[in-house]
Amino acid sequence: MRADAQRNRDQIVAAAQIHFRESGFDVPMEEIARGAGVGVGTLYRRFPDRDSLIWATAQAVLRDLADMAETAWREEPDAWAALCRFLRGCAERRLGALASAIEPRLHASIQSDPELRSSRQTVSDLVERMTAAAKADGAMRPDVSPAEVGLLMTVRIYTPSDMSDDQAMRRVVDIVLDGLRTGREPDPRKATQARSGCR
Amino acid sequence: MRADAQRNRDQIVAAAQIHFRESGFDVPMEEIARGAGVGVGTLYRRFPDRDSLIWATAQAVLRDLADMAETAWREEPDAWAALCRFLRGCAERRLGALASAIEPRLHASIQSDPELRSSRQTVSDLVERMTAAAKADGAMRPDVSPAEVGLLMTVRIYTPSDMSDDQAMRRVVDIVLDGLRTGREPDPRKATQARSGCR
Amino acid sequence: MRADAQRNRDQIVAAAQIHFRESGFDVPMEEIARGAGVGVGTLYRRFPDRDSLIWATAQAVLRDLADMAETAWREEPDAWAALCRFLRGCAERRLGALASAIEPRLHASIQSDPELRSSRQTVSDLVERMTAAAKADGAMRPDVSPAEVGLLMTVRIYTPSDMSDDQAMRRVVDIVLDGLRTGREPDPRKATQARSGCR
Amino acid sequence: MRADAQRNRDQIVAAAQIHFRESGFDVPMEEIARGAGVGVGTLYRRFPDRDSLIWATAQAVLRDLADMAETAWREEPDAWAALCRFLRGCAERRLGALASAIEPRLHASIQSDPELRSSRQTVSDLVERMTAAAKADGAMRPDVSPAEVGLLMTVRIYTPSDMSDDQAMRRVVDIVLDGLRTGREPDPRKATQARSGCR
DNA sequence: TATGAATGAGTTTTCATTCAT
DNA sequence: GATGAATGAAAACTCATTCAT
Repeated sequence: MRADAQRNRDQIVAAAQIHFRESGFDVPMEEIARGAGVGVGTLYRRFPDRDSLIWATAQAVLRDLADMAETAWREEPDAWAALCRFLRGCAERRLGALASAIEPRLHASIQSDPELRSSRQTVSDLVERMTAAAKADGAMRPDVSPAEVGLLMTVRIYTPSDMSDDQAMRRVVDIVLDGLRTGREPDPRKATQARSGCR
Repeated sequence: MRADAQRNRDQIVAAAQIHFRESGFDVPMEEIARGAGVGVGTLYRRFPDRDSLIWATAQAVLRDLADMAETAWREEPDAWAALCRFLRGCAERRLGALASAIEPRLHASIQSDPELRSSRQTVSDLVERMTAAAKADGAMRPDVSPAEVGLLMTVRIYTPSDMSDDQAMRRVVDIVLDGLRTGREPDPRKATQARSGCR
Repeated sequence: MRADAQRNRDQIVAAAQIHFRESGFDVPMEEIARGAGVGVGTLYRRFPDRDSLIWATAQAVLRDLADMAETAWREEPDAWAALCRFLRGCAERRLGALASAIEPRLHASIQSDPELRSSRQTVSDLVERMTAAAKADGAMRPDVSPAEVGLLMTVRIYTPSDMSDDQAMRRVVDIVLDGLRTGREPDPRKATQARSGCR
Repeated sequence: MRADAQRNRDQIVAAAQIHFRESGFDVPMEEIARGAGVGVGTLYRRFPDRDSLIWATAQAVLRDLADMAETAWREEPDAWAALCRFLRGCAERRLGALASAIEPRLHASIQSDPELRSSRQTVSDLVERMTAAAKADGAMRPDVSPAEVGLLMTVRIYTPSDMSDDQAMRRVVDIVLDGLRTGREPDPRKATQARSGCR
């Protein structure tokens, strides 16, 4: 039954991630439970209160984020491309919404949790490395600090209903990335993918 | 006695704006009433339910936003400068937070309210005008649409506790504005105001 | 409406006293509210949680107990008679049940609350005075300390269903009082009232 | 494997006795199971519901009580001494707490269970015999009925935290026993054991 | 057979909204 | 008109009991 339990736990965290994103961190626990296909009791067995569930969600997201940063750094041909991929990944994950929601609730424990600490460290190390390398390559403006890149990781926008949230985020991140680059193509072609082609 | 009533109303809207910003749109009505120095009963006399209070808040903010846009357009020496001032004003007002919170609740009525409609129209007209003029002036990249500027109006970030929220927002908007500009200074000097100096 | 509210508050405390006595300190809050003829919300407005209601009950009981002790001391012809009346009053109020229930929950705050402190002081002063005087009169055994009388204040028993709880308590207290007296009637007549005639 | 099962059962009843005494009869089943070193499932295999566990606890206590009464009657030199020992034994076992808790829950079945019936019978027979003999010996007041002794079996008190529960109970029982005796030493010496020395 | 995971009914608690004063 | 008390529906949370492993 260990296998079952683990599967349930995973489903709960997955459902929580979805519901938190869709309906905010105040969604009824029962809805999350329903989304995970379990009873409330099961949810509460694993996560004694709402905060601990938010916590688990945050861990999952941060872990995933750290992975993503490492992959980007490893796979992309240069630092600037890695940074682009990383910031787009942050946007896709709606990092800003998560961070804003978590901070006021879990302030105290955020610093102390070793798991979280480690993921954060990984991420901030890589941001620093990517930033430095991209500047050294001459691809990125030298007057933007890693702390500022940290801010950009959490950019959010309001998406009007006649647009897809993902698409809107992508456009905004592209503009932001353009704000970070040094050169500017002599003839910037129209369109998202053109503008954000990282090299 | 009419004066009293009006003063109450204004205090309530002011308190609501503060509380909505600080604690989200789910803050207990009683807290808002306390913040306004009135009883809940009085609050409900003016605003029959939470939505109508959010509504009033939105109107106030939008009206203020439209004023701000007009002033920028009127007072700034060129379109690009006006656009900069306008987007910075949006950021200062945390427009993104307001919009995100209002939309899901008031979706239906948002289109129909004439007051809101008018402010929205003013704003979007001015955005279009500023964008077109800035492009014509050669100050702004031609491949960014007014709709994209609309997205940028609602940019939000998560501010870590070791930084002022206002300062962080300013930095991010500066980077965004840099993403919108055509030329890039050959030697961008360090510092926020230098980078984003609108001219 | 202050009058209404006060009446409601009193009714709630009264209902709580009854329900706590009848069904223990775990009775559903809703039942207490129903007993008081109010909604749960009203109950929670006055008493934010169960403990604060228990607390209020304890205050009421202790205040009443202090009054009772003072009345006994003032009205009875001698100290022994006052002590008898006092201990019977404690038994009638089921002081033991109350004390046992309150202690584990409210341990911390019990010492600090000034209201409670004052009633306790009144009671323990009077117990000491009654004990000393009754011994001086030769009515009470000299080898029983005030602290031991304090224990006797909280005597409880289990009453089988074929007997009235009050009657059973009275019999037991009579026996206890006999254990405290010095002399013994040469010819103790049968029956409760005979045995416990205080002089 | 039968031995295992029996050991489990015994551990559960033992743990139940402890937890019921410490935390009342509402203590979570899981806690009892943990105290017994088994899973809840095992507990429920032996005792289909909470009542049946209370039941088993009651049986164990009553059996033990009957043994104790018989031993006292057999070993003590006279009836009064036996009664003293018996009532002290009841106090030590906190019979009052057990009885109060069991009665409201198991009312219906209490009369019918043959095992319980038999222990009860043994006890009440012995109480009657001890009472009659002690009166005949002139050691006990003739105006106290066996039913009243039955009440005294369940005496409980609230023990303030600066005193041992056992010690407090002993003092109270001593006073009660003094209330039952005929003669009174002309010069009652101080101290618990002196006062209650049964002979 | 032992285990502990899952379930869901029952309680507690909160708060938007109504209403008596 | 203002006030804050009352209400009750909704959400959080607990735990007895069942059941899959």
